[in-house]
Amino acid sequence: MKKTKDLTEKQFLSQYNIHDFEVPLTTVDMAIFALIDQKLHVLLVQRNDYPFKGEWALPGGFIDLKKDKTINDTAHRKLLEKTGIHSPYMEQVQTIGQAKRDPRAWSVTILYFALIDYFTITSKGIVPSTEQAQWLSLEQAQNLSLAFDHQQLLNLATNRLRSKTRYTALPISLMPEYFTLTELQNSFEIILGHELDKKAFRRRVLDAGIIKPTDMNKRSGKRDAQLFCINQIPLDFEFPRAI
Amino acid sequence: MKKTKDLTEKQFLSQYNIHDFEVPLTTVDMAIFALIDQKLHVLLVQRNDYPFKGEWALPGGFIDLKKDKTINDTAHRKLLEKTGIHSPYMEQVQTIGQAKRDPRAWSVTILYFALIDYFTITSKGIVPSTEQAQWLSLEQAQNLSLAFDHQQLLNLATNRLRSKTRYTALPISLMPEYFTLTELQNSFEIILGHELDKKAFRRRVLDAGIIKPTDMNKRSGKRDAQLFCINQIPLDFEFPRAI
DNA sequence: AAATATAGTGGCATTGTGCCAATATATAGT
DNA sequence: ACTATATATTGGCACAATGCCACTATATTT
Repeated sequence: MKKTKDLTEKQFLSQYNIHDFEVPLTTVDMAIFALIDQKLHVLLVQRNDYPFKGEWALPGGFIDLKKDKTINDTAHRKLLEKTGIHSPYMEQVQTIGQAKRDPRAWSVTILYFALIDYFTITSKGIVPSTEQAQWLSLEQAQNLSLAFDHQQLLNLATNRLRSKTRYTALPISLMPEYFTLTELQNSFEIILGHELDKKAFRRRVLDAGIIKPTDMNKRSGKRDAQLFCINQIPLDFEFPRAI
Repeated sequence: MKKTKDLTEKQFLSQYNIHDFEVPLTTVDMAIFALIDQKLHVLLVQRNDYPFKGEWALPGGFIDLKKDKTINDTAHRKLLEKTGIHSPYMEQVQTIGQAKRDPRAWSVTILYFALIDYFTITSKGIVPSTEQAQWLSLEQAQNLSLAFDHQQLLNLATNRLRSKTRYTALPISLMPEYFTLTELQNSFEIILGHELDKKAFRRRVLDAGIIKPTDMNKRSGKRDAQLFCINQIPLDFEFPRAI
């Protein structure tokens, strides 16, 4: 390659070959969360190929330079492949790049997490994939030995979810279309790992206007409970104080 | 490349060539902030090479697969090259990956921001670099046309800084070793873009225990002011409420 | 009709911040 | 030395959001 100072930009670009330099592998990995049986679950796959063939891992893979215009596209594509869901709540967590995290090469992965309502995908039926995908409770997943550094990635995603649950309305994305306040509070409690005061919780979410009441009730054995649904709120909504 | 199912992991790895797949370019870019003359400044460089030769850009560049063990190493290396500082406050902001952000190829950049005290580097003297580096006020920088999508990156970094200044003690990293409470409040005000109440600010930072008093005073023309210094605080410290 | 379980509310305490004014201490001018 | 002035520092109450806990309401079960 000639010295760039002797070239025009056009000449430079025509001669540029990215293989002239060593570049890292770049992937996208996802922690997809859902609530199943009153527990936080995460979707894992069993790897079809080396490295870590047969081991459990977060779903993910390479950016498809043809199909994907952005890395968000990559993340959405992966999510669609595994769950059949187009537009869940999704957020970039962090990017990990290390020389030795992948035995093949210097490797960078962009970690996302997504929150979905489990029943919207069971009603659609999970789209089958080449890899065996399975929902595992967070507890189970954390006691497994995951591929690559995915144990660490899962922890990063879980911590982000727990942390933001303290001052945002994130868990709403794990709820079905209609839900009761007790059910919503339950979701917060499951994620946070401790109980919340009923009165304070209701005041908080109702005063914030993040959900709106419907005229429907849910009969659940004992006294009926009013059903609520999500209100249109800004994506960056935050409560004035953390729980 | 053979089907992996016929190979052992060792055979697979020995045959694996990352050039068999198209991979994106991967870079690290940095927004390095400092306070100069009561204004927030950012360090920009003039690019030596195509693309965008001669234009202003955030400092950054490719991961050096030989030197860098992690992308944080890459970020630290870039910062050291430009400022001579080893361990400032530094934080990953976001990763942007788009097909067209770089005319050469599909490109991913991991954006960091760093906060430094301007006088610690002027006292050391900025290490000269191959590229022309210069401190510009944020206002100046935002009125320039920056290379690539660096205008957007700068905005992302600035927004993160402003946002976290509302509920963390980030601006402390912009202060010299010893400082007065008024000086610290000033830094917060400059970043936030509006004035704060003196009493409330002092109560907030003192009750939080993020700084500690010294027995030294600063004489500044009128009444002396007590000097404070940074206290050891957890990296993830947050105030219970935002300003 | 009473027991029970779950839904939903009343009301005060506590905490952290907003607001504004008062007090304290250095310098500068006379 | 005395006063004006600017900046540092503190006092004190209002306000907003949450913690706490007991109380009321309504459905099912017995």
